[in-house]
Amino acid sequence: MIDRTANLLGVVGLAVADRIGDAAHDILRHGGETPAALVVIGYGSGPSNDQLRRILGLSHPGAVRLVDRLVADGLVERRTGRDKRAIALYLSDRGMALREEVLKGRLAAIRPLLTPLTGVEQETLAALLHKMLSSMETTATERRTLCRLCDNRICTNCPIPADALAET
Amino acid sequence: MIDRTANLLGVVGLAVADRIGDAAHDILRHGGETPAALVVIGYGSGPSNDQLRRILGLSHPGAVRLVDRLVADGLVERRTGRDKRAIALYLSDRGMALREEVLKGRLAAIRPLLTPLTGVEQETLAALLHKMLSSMETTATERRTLCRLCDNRICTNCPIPADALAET
DNA sequence: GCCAATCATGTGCGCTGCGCACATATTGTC
DNA sequence: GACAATATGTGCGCAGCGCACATGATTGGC
Repeated sequence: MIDRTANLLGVVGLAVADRIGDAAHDILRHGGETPAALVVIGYGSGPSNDQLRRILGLSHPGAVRLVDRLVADGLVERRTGRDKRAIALYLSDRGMALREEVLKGRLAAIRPLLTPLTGVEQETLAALLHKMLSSMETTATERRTLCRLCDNRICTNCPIPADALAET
Repeated sequence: MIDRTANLLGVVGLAVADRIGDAAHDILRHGGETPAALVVIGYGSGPSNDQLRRILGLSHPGAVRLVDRLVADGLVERRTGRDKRAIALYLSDRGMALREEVLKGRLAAIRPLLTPLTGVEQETLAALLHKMLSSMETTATERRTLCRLCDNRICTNCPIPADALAET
């Protein structure tokens, strides 16, 4: 019986991920972890390459090339970090604007799936999802990974509050 | 308020898709739409390249190369379809076995997310997901796309019953 | 019956996104 | 001051996929 629920969740999860990915790609003209990188960097804490890499679940060179693409597009700047070896990543104005579009596009992509539900049903669903997320045993980095596309202005009462920057 | 629910659904959807993708990749050593192709072909109706392509949302050459990989791995056979121009795709015994592993791995990847919920909560969640899916306006092909990783032995009372083979 | 339009598959070529192995520069440790 | 640890960047290659094109099979119009 749990497996019937799991199967349904698999379908909806796949549908959600497909729609988010399509929407982000239409906006950024890049796929993979690129939209997530834009969101993560956009929090403004000036993450290093290595911190970004861990949150996105990429190899180190993969993150370097990803940032290369964002810099080439004029969306991200590499500034010097506190160490002279480390860098600090920040969004340009255009990067900020595109990040907004990505976040809006993500919500717009998911919203149609929820409109068939009544307000009460939406509340019930939110409570169940909240419980599922808050029950997960996660490290700080894993939380950042889960929330790598979140709009933190929308996510009030976040079930898995992550530190401003995952330390691991 | 709907957007808070949408954001939570986005997180869970992303988590579900990540876990499914990782599990399938560990088993097949291939990513992208390859696991879905194995599941779709495994229904045994002998789909053509073109039918497969539409269900997976790939370009025609993309589907050809995908099948090339599966044939090279000994998982899929290309047989002659009813037309001499069309082909009919079938799984080999190894392909069937790996398909089973993919389906089991998918459910195993999702299940941990549900275990924090009580039985009643799982039923409630299933009912909400069911309503969301059954309310979607979809063509036959879109239904096949949504269910491209489903285990149809588990999915009793399917909210979006698709024909044996999408016709479009 | 024949030819054009259509259908279905396959190929050449290149791109995006990514990982492995390696190189380089900076920092902390003793 | 020597040396491990840290952090970034590079050469190289691979997986997955799309565009443009080519080829063979089928159907419809006349």
